[in-house]
Amino acid sequence: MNKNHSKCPMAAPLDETALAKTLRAAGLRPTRQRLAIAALLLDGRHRHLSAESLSAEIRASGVQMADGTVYNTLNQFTDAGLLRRVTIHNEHSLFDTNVDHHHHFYDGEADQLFDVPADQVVLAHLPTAPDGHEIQSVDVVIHIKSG
Amino acid sequence: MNKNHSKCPMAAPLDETALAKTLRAAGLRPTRQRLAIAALLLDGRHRHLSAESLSAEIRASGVQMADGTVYNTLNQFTDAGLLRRVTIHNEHSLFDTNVDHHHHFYDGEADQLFDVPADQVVLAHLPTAPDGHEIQSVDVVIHIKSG
DNA sequence: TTTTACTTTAAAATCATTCCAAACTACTTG
DNA sequence: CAAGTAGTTTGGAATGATTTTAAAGTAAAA
Repeated sequence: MNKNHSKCPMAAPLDETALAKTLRAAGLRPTRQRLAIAALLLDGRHRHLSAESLSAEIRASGVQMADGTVYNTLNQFTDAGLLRRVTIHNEHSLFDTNVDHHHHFYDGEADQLFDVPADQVVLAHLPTAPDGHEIQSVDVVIHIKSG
Repeated sequence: MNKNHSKCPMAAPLDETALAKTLRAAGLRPTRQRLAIAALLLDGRHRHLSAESLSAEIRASGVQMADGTVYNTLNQFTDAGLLRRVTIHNEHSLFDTNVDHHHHFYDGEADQLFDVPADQVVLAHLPTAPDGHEIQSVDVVIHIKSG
């Protein structure tokens, strides 16, 4: 598909039909609003963002959109597996555009989240799930501080 | 002042001076409210609770306390290391009376949290912290589902 | 005791998020 | 292409956990 080999923060050459296809595959109609958000988030770059920051970014790009739509869309994208929800705060949600298996550093002082490639965390042993249950996923958050 | 004829069935024979000492050691005045909460939470048992459930428990025990005090106290106890905050939801906070190093199972279907002894999770390898930072703690949440 | 600093209280304020009914729009069918 | 209909967006109101406020209360110091 459309691979971005560069790490430069540049507008990715996303063509709308590709995004529309992605949305359709996720069972979502490619509406103007969803396409706008998809164009910002689904360009292959890895980012962490809040509903609020996305909202600001959308507004900054000259598009107007109801806050409720931003929240709905983020939730729909997450349910569809296009985004991943990361729970660090209880104040607000963070979304990760990297849906591959990986973990996180969290710097509480700066309130910043960084990805940790999955292969840099080796879980040598996990407990068996309680009776009648199975393990669904394992989240590792490494809290860091300056020092 | 000193009435030790407890009406409620308690598991541990907590004497008030011991609790007061604990609070003082944490830099907190042993007020009536803090002692009441300490008596409920700092008895050595391991529990997970929300501000709301604690509030209900306090009320059920016949003590009246402002919600704000419950929140303040939970935060103060957490800052003092008497409790540990566990972030699973972004909706509300959970507090863990077990402050020893350990991890968690989280059953999203039942919205239940279980402790996992630290030695049942072996982290064979961790990444080095980003430049100028050091690792503070590592939280592992194992999401489980029935199946 | 008197003073001072810290606490509690109840209510109001916050703030992220969800809900709602009405207006709108993408897709389908005729 | 024309309606129909099902899914979407909107803006504002509603929610709900948590924080803040100013006033009243209480513990420790002097």
